Amino acid sequence: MNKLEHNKQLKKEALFNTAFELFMTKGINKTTISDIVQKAGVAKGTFYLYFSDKYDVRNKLVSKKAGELFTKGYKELKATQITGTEDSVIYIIDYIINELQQDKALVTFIAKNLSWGIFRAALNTPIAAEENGLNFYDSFTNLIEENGDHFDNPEIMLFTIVELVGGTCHNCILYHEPLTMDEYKPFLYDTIHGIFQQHRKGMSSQSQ
Amino acid sequence: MNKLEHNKQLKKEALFNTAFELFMTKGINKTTISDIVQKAGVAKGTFYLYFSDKYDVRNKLVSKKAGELFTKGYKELKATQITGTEDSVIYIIDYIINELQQDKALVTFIAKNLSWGIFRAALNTPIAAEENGLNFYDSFTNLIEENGDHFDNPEIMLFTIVELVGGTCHNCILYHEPLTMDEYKPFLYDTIHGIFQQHRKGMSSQSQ
Amino acid sequence: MNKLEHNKQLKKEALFNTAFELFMTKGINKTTISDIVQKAGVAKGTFYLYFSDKYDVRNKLVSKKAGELFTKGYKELKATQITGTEDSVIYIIDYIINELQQDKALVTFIAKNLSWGIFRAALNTPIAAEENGLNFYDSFTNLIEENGDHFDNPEIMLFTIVELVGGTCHNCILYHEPLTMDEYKPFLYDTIHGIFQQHRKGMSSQSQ
Amino acid sequence: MNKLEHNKQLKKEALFNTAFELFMTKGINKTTISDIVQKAGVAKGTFYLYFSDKYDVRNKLVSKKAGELFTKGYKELKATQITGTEDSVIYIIDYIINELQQDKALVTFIAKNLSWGIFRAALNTPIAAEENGLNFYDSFTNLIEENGDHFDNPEIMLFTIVELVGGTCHNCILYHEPLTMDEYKPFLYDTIHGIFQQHRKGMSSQSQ
DNA sequence: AATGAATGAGGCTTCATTCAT
DNA sequence: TATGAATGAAGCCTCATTCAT
Repeated sequence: MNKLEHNKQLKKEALFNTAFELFMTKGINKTTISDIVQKAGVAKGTFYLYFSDKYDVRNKLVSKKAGELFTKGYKELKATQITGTEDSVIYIIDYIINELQQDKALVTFIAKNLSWGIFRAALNTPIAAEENGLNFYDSFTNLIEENGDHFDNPEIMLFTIVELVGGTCHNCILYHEPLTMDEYKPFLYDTIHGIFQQHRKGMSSQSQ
Repeated sequence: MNKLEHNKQLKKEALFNTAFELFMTKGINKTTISDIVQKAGVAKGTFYLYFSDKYDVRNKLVSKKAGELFTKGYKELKATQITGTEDSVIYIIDYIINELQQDKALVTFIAKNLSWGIFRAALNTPIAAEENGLNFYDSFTNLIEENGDHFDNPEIMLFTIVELVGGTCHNCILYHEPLTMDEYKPFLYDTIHGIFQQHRKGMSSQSQ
Repeated sequence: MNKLEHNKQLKKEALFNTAFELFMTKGINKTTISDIVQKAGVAKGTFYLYFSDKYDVRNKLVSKKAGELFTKGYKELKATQITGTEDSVIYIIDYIINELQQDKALVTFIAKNLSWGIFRAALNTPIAAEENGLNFYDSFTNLIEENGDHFDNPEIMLFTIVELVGGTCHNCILYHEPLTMDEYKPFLYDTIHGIFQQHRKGMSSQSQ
Repeated sequence: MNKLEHNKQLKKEALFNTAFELFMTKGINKTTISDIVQKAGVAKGTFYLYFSDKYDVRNKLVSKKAGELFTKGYKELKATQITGTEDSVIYIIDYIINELQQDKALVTFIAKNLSWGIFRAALNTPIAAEENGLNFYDSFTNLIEENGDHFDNPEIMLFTIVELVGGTCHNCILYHEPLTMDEYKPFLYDTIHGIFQQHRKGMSSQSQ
């Protein structure tokens, strides 16, 4: 029973991981369900016991992978002495960018499939078991409070930053256009500082 | 002769326009070449006389449509009294956003397929015949000069703005997440002003 | 289980036989995979479960059909009193020629697609289940030994005979050119006797 | 006019030669009419002014190429001191085999498409302009007479030799199966001598 | 729960042939 | 004569999905 339950989980995991691997190497469009089950070593029908189709797998993967990046970045941050909301956020961003630079396929995968909706789901994913179900968004809020900061619209600020980072990184990492990621970083972080400034000043007064 | 050449052009146009229409309504993945030729009223083989496959059509369309948006925005700007680099740029962005709000399919189409590479091609497309081959990037440079402005890295500034606008609009227009486009606009334009400031101050000193 | 496996075999057989029938009547070039599956009463995809393309079927068929001819000829021989290597070989050849005269399509099919490589594969095919896996080439060797014959290069002799018979029969049976099969037979068999003589004398001495 | 006529001939020649080149390199099945006209530098419609389809070109080519081989072999023979029917025939065969060994594509092309019918047409082609329209078959007959030889059925003898050589060479040159061409030559020529013997003795008595 | 043989709709692409110029 | 754009039938092959075991 336990073993059975365990076996079930194993198959699902195998499908999940194999799908990710193939999505990374061949792209989603060119990855077939046959490819996935064959590489995972399960029967075709089994796929349909766990997923409805390959886009189902994709969505779950995007969310998971984006969440993992944040989790890792957050853990790294905690291992440093860094304080201050801006520095912390930039530290995490920098960490994620460095990770992505080493995995171009992941950039495409996330960039092409990450909507703010899925993204927010990722932000709400518990960061790690040992953190008592703390998620990234909560920790972001904590960070602000700990540092005595105040932003009128922290979510909008985050949204702005995330979209800016996402779009620019995609181009710089994949195409080195208009400049390489390393060349662009100083400009990017400067722009992010500017966005923090903007939201500290309080946009709410003029937003209506 | 002339007639023959003209007829050829007509067929190509028909395919081009029909493909766009179908990409908008059904999406690229679900649009087949059969769909395109049938709706365009030409034979299947004719498609292959002008395009290598549907992705070929897509790339040409993305570039063309993005270029058209800028051209239209630029023309509208010229019909106003607006001066000043920032105001002009924001006017064009606002114009484009308004256009896109009325054509959600176009948002998806452009957002999913626009890399900075294709984008720059669009920027280099002549704005309009009557403007003597002036393209958007030139006119942007002119604008800066006319207003006695100076930016150390105008292209990087533009890149930053374009990616920011692209990513945020995509979410706001399509998903109203985390807020609607109209709600987000003030924040967006404020951020853009910030980016102008940043580049006016001169980032080049710290960019190495 | 058994039933499943059996069903699988049935489908494959159906495809195999149908393909042969169509190759015979329409020729390979004009036989389409659609034709085959339709006539065999299976789905198109099923074809690809068992064969990679129609040339795959062809190769397997040529080998099989050539093997069958030899097997039948050999069995007929065993039912006679004939002894002697030459007489036995000529008996089998005569039997095969008579068969082929009644199936011109088979002549074309085999003649156009039979290389010595495929042919040798056919010769190595077990003649019949009840013969304990004896194949034609073995039985040819046995025949020689039983009759106390000796040939320095039996394989080369066989090769020469087979190519001679193949080429001449093809023309005589299909085109009656330069004479009919029946007219040519005496010449052919005389030539074959000559080839036996040649190899009995021992060519190996002069072959270098 | 003359020029026009000449131009016409040029186009036809271009198509003819280009087709041959492509048949050799890509095979007939994979050579399209588009390929031919494109490489020949003429319009598609022009092809149909001179040939009915690609098989029309093929037949004309096979006959021409086979004829050329004989013509060249015959000319070479004339440049030697060789006399005697057998030696002469074997000289020509040896010459042709050597030529074919250097052009494997030509082996396939001729072997797959040469029926005795087309072949005889080739044999009847005038050997060379300067020989007063003498063709190979005539010269073969002359050869026999000059040497005071007598064969009851010279055509059948030639047929037997041609088919034997054709089939065996095909395998030996292309697949080196069951041995290489050079290894097989002594056996082949010995067999040919045997065939001459057979027909010298007079088969006619037993052929009815 | 797991299998994997079978399905067949539907996509892509090629290419011989025509015909108006 | 020569052209080459246009045709559209026809072939190949894939692959998501089902279902009997």
